[in-house]
Amino acid sequence: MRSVPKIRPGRTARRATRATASRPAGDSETHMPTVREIAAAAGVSVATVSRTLQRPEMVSEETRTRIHEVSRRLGYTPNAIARNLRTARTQLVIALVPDISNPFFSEVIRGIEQVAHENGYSILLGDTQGNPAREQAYANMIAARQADGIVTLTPRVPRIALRGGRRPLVNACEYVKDPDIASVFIDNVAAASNAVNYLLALGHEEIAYVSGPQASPICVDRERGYRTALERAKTRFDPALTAIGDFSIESGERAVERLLAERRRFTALFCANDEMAIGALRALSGHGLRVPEEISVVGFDDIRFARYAAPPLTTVAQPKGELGREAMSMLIELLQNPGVPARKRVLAADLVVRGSTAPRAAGGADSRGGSR
Amino acid sequence: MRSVPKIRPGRTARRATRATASRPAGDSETHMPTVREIAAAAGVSVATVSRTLQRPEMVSEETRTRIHEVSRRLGYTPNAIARNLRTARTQLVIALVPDISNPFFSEVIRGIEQVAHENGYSILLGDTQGNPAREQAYANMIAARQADGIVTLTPRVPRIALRGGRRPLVNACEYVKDPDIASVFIDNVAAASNAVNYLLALGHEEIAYVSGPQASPICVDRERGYRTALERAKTRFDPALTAIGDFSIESGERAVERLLAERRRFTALFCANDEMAIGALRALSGHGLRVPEEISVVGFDDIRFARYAAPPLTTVAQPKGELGREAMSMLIELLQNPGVPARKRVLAADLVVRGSTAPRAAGGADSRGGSR
DNA sequence: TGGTACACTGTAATCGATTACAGCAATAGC
DNA sequence: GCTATTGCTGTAATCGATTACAGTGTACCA
Repeated sequence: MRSVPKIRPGRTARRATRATASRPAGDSETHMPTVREIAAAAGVSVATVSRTLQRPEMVSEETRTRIHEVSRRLGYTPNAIARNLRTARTQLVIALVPDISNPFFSEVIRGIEQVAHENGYSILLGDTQGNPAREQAYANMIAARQADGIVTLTPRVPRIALRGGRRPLVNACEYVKDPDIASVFIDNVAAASNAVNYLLALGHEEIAYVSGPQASPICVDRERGYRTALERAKTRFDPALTAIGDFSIESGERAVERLLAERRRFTALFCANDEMAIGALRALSGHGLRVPEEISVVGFDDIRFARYAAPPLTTVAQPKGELGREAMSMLIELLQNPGVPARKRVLAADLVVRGSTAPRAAGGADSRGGSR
Repeated sequence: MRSVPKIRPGRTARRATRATASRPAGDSETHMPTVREIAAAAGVSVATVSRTLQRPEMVSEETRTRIHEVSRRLGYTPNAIARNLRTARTQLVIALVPDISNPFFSEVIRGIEQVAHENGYSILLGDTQGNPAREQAYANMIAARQADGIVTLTPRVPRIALRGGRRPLVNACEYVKDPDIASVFIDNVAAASNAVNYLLALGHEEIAYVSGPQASPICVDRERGYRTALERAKTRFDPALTAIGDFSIESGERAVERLLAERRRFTALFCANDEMAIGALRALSGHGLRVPEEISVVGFDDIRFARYAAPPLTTVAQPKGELGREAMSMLIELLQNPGVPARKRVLAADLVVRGSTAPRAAGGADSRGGSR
């Protein structure tokens, strides 16, 4: 409680301890000092050095400043690996993504990174390129204690080999049924249904759908939303109006090419993500079909480029940053308190109306009505 | 050399060693087995267990299979932290980027990840959000031995505190003058100059320039390339035709708005990256200026969305994946052989001509000639 | 004056692997 | 038959921190 520390004469004398203390001087260039050497140089024990860094309040101010000074002079940085070994935590978290160059994922990652950073964690990037073996390899790093936890943005959730209730895993974006797995996601059925309702409200009746890979649960959900909306509006669902892509721009382009080649009639197009929608825009304009005058297009995700498409894309805005932040928060909660049950958290996704949608034209244009 | 192992009777008997061997059974659910327990269960020493995993050829086939079997049964995964501490390597490499959601960076990262993975390294993502303090914080992880090396995609190269010649750092994309720092980059002067020459060859004379942040060396180089090309063509360089952005889509849009508001005359526009070019396209079309009929636009980088812009963007294609791969290869070389001198490697960047550029219109349209 | 609490500090065990060194049999070489 | 080599294995030191436990000296209280 006193603010003036007592003077303790015997302490300041530098006394060298034990054998490990000194090193040959010529070595100094390549050498990283350890806690032992700092302790020796400051005339204290390793415990005291460690404590000045971990719990300064336990060390007298005098000793503390001396140790700080010595550390600075010798350029001491505690070895994180040694600390990790002792404390059994790495402050590392794996972010598992199918493809980092997809802007949707990279924005979710940014959210993850943000919360991670605020809490002293770093992100280990696991770009799996859709390869299940690589997903598993990254997951195994948890068992090897190379990382503390994992956030997956992939549809498959890898087995993570950790005994006991511990399962430091959060799934983001993709809904995972297993109640033991924490996840954050949007209601894809409702969001898709919402988007299609909007098209129906604009008077569209033939609404085509460009789906993502069928293996992905979110695609199943979005398709269900699409069908639900049609059914509720008593509009016929025509399987021939669905084309399957793989979420890439090119696949969206090809999907529309296919629909047009088959001479399907539609005045609106709902795409399971923005990149395919952007590909679709290109294919449509390539065939002389004007958007939105002849065909309305709706995407999904609201990536940064969506508003700069021509025309600006109407799309379902996923809260990308929030998905990442929330997922990371949940993971931190799991890490700090392994007992807590896995939570499921649903975030809102709103339709953002831009220039790629318009009321159905009076004449009822369709894909056969192209100007060329 | 014999393929049939001798039978050594005394060996197969399981003999428990020391005290650490067994654990209470009730603990088994939460417990991760260690090398000690595997050794005890297999009736061998820890050295032998470690060797079966690290250098199988040193261990007899009989012992080996036994240990493998025990490991599998008990679900043994070696603790990577302990290994890292002992071997003083983490097999982790930091990738320092200003912004992961920028598609240019994420594609370079993908290249890095690829080579890293092939060589048994993982990537620690350092998204700095342009914050020098965070750059430094990530760099300090090298000193703390949390990572083995670092690839920077940022203009500033952080000090990394490691004694001795060791400097496990490679800079990618941004040219760094310091000859002690390895880097991979394109010749930005030549590439920019090339792009502007192309515009000149199309007959353009008033060529505006949207620059990135002046602090970035690559921007300085691209601007120099722009000026060099103009000078060589005996075309006047007009400082009023340069607008400064920050590489974001929005800043490109604003830059063009500014040029138009100032009623600058230009028939072509060179942008320091694709995102700003995409913003520029939007601003131009917003003012009723047609691209490429009235104004030609050239970007830089060739990100994935460039070819899907409206019109498809003519741009300087950087070899993004190759930049990343080469940078990572150089880093691995540095890590394996700390003695090698830092190399500078220049990759080629080619102009990709798409729909956003055309010969100067006969009438000599300029920004005042807009249709509204 | 003796006892208790408090504020610091030191000793040594520990985390879980890797690996230098040594030991021991069986074989090879002479 | 004696030494050298080879093949396999074990003992124990080591990497560099953290931290439980055990002092030690001073202050405070009765």
